[in-house]
Amino acid sequence: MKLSTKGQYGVRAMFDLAQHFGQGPVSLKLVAERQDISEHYLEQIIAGLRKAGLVNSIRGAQGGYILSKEPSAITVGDIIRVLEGPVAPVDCVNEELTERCARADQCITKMIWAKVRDSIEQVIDGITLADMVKEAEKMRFAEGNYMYHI
Amino acid sequence: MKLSTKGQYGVRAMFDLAQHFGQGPVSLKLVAERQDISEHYLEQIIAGLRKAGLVNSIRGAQGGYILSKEPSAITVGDIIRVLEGPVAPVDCVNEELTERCARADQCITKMIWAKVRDSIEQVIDGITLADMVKEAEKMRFAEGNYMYHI
DNA sequence: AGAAATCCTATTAAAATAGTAGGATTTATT
DNA sequence: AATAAATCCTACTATTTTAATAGGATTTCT
Repeated sequence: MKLSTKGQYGVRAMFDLAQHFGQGPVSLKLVAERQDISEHYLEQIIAGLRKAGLVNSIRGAQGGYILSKEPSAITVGDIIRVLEGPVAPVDCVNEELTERCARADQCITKMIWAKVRDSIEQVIDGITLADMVKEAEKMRFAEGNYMYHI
Repeated sequence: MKLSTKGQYGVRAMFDLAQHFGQGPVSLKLVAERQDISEHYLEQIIAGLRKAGLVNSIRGAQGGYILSKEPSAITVGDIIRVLEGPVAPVDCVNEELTERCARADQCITKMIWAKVRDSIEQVIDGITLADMVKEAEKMRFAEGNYMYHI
């Protein structure tokens, strides 16, 4: 029940792009530095996100990546599905596969995996990049870095 | 975000033992046949469950395995934690590790993984083997029609 | 022209997965 | 006592996945 680094890094990279949304393209070099991820590896990860239409790229010097939609329109679930495939703890509750399970008693366990899947989806589809940015702001505020003492 | 076959098979095997709870030891051969799992592989899986104290074994002819507790006292979460390790989509929310993440902005993503973890735990810790047996009974009564996928 | 960037394909080392293989030991039954 | 049925145990292995690395080709700003 682990998320691979691909999914983790992907969410962090997209979060980084969200934090700089509206400031023009962000180079992978910067993202990789800030998020402490191998730039070359991140390239592969973002390639998937680009092909899925979640980010746009601008080539050449001063180029980089920009979210294709507003941060409020991209959920963590969107990112994870691109990088990790459909959310499904086991294949028999994978909605993209249509194979049928032959075994009746298996349906009992299947019900469980469906519930697990649904609960995961409810969490990751309910959190947008905008939520994350907002949360990060809140944390910075709570830390006192941006606060005047009374 | 996949459960390995170990976890899947383990839950199915324990469900099988629960269905025959009170009827003496059940041999792995039977479980493996009924659940369509390699007997040899199942051996390894149940060894873990035995060492964790979830099942008791009786050696020799007519031996087999018995749940160490009532089906109502064993949850799906108990089984999965033994076979798959602690529920944690990423290590930074693994409660058995005590390493700290150095990066502040990572805490935002960490919060997400913690929510995912909690929602998974809520599901799997809330379902006992007794619940599964009961559900299976219900389905058998609602019989006649093929069991369809949820 | 040169630098900064994305884009692309291939390779690889390590780990995890999903079993197999082959026997040693224990115990009920005959 | 012999046999068969079962658990127990260690090791091996093939395949796949993971997490990168390598090495360029291409595009575009300055």
